[in-house]
Amino acid sequence: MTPRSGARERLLGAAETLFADQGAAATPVDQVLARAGVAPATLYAHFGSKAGLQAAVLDARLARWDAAWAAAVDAAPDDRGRLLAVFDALDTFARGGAPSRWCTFLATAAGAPADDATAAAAIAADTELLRSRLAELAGPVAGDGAAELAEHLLVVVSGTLAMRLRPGADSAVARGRATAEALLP
Amino acid sequence: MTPRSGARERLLGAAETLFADQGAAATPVDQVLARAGVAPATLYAHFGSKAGLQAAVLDARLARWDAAWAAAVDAAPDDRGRLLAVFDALDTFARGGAPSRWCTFLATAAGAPADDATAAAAIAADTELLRSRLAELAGPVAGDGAAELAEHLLVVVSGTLAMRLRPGADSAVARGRATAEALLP
DNA sequence: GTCTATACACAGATAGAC
DNA sequence: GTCTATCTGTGTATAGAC
Repeated sequence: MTPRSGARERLLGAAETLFADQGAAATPVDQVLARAGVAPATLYAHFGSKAGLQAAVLDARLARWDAAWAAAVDAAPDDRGRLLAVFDALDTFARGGAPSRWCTFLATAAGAPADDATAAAAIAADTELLRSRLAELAGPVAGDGAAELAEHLLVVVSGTLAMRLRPGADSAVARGRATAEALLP
Repeated sequence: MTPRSGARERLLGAAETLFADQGAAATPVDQVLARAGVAPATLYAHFGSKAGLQAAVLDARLARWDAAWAAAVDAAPDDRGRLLAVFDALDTFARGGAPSRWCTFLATAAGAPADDATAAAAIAADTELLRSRLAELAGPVAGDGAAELAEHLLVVVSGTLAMRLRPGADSAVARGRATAEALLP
């Protein structure tokens, strides 16, 4: 909340941008340090390791995604719009906050070994947020079928994110939304 | 085709398994060499670099995926089954051929910089295969709506693969198939 | 808390003999 | 074509002064 409070905030900001842009594994610590204007020892004093920094970045990012999605839901005019607002949020999140090529959490899971605890916790938290909020928003739209519809939409949202890795990434969200609409009752 | 023909084949086999399992970026060359029982210079004589080996692995893998999917289509009893056979193939491909955590081609795209030519070519080839064959198989099922249905299924297949990175990976294919079925006319 | 300078490990790739 | 041995760059992390 404090825009320029110190080395810690600058490190988090620099790391979020660079990790999202190039992937955490492909981003050397030196690059984060240079962008933040901070010395190596300062990073290790605050976060202990590169993995610790990465975990802190993921925490911050999930909170921002949560807020951006909630705002998109609030801005929607009706029940159907609220359920589809996740696509509005996908569209605006990259612009408004942190740039990302596809999805920070899936990318973390994809780039880490299957048994990495930090990555597993991050993807689990993201998945739980998606699943629970989609189920909640599906209620007014699908009634008894809400849970099933939410599961389908989780697949479609994940697919929309993955489509950003394929050619035609720019239209991924629009196509994902069209698929979601075809699933609504 | 020849099970044990030489260092080149052993290198390809070892690399395909290890890359699929841990990700290419996270797999040291030394590990491939150890598994293949080959000396470093031999790898570089055949493939020029780690990237060259990676490209050769991707080529081989796309050919095998193509064949596995075609076989699943042939085994299906009717038009609807042929269109959904992609999920059968996803299920069996990992068991029968090369293990993979989610999808070799998406993983390559996710792990490489956005402007990496090798990765872009690999994901483009995979996407083109998916898109064209889904459109072809959708014809008898959806008629005029075949192109649109194929686009939706491409999102769902990509989502199914991405779901393998989330908790509950074991049921990803079953859930993806259910979503696909909900989209069929 | 923050800096400069450096230790330590490992990865990718090559030289040259057989 | 394949081997043994090795070079070189780079990356993470730390020691010790301010």
